[in-house]
Amino acid sequence: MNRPTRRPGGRSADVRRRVLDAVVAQLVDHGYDALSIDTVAAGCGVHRTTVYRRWRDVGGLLADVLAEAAADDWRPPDTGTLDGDLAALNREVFAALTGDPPITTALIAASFRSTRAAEALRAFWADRYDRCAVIVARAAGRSEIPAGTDARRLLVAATAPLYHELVLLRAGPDAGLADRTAADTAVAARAGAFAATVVSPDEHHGDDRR
Amino acid sequence: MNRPTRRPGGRSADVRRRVLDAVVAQLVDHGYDALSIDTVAAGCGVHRTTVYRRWRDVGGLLADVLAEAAADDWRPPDTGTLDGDLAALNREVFAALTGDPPITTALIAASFRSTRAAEALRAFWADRYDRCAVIVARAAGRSEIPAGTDARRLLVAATAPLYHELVLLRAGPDAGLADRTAADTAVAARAGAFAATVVSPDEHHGDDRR
DNA sequence: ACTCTAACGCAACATGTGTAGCGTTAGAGG
DNA sequence: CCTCTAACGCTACACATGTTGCGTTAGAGT
Repeated sequence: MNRPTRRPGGRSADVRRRVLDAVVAQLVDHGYDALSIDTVAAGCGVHRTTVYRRWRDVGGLLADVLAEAAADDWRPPDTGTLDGDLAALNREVFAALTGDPPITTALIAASFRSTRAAEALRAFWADRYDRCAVIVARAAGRSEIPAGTDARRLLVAATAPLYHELVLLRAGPDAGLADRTAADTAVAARAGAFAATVVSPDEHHGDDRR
Repeated sequence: MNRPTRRPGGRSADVRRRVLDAVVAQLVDHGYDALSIDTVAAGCGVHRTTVYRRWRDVGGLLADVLAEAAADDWRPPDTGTLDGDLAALNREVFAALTGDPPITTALIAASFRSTRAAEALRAFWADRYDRCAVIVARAAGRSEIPAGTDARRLLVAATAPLYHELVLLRAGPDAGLADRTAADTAVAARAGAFAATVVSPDEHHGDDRR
């Protein structure tokens, strides 16, 4: 993600730590609107030009923060039922999207200004959805849903309404939203929705970007 | 939406027309990134200061454009079946989100920079979803789906995956996406998802924010 | 036709954002 | 310990963005 540091020793690493910490601190304390290269640099004693050179813009900073956040050991919830798993997952998404300070929303906003932030966020979500595929596999293993159910399609159906309502439609946070959407999706899956169209036994996620 | 013009006559109206036309022209010709107060003003012979005073920022300009666009006579498709209506609707959404120039995406991006654009977009979508409620009503009238199906919830379920995949996840435009999502949603609705829950006013699960 | 003033045009200013040149410093490699 | 240079700090600049004060103009009201 970040430019390969040819000299990763003490100083450069220290600068990176201080800058990224300052980004999060700034985000938490003063919100996204107050986030700029200058405020971050001033907030951690690193010079403006250094930050500009290494991260280029605010999107670059958030992309780096996101790249760090993506390398965690998060695993999807395992409650024993599809309904339970989706509901628990959706509650996490809901919490992230309505949390204060709105870090997730800030990252989404940044992704519209910086292609680097956009790519980092895309990669982050791709990884998360891949990890969540086991939820669908487990449900199929328990014969809750038909075999051959398209995991990604089901997971997007379960989570997309949350993003849509909270981020794009900007509806007020409705406490039941996460659970309702999860339940609707589970009903759909049991009724045979999200059936993978037969292409070939070994599915490859061919992702052509325009 | 826009500030009430105390003097709506010839000159002010003419300025507004020229500015809004220039916004669309700029958007079509050079894309969203090239859209700024200065380029718009220069592109239509109106002075910078005038545009700044009346619209404040780019978000204000797009909000005004959007307010005009919302006052049209658009009606949701009527194909005779729920599947057909949702598929036709989703194809429209798909076309809007993948269209070039990416006007819709530009408006969404602007909504993260300007509260006025955000509010205009929210109002626009609220109106569109209201108009689409007849799709659900017709389906219920034909007994395709249970009476008491929550129209908005169904419509969001049908369209949200498109916005999620194309706008947030930035997946490549998949030709079958619109139809598949519409079909999945129709299956869900027939299976009894989106049932409006009769909820007592004081039933809220404490939303857990971390 | 006359008046009054909202809205406009203009110049000058203030600030925010990003870049370029150049000397300095610290850490990687011997 | 010594050298070499990537990365840093600093100054100065270039440009974009947004504001202020003031004179001018056109159209709404009578």
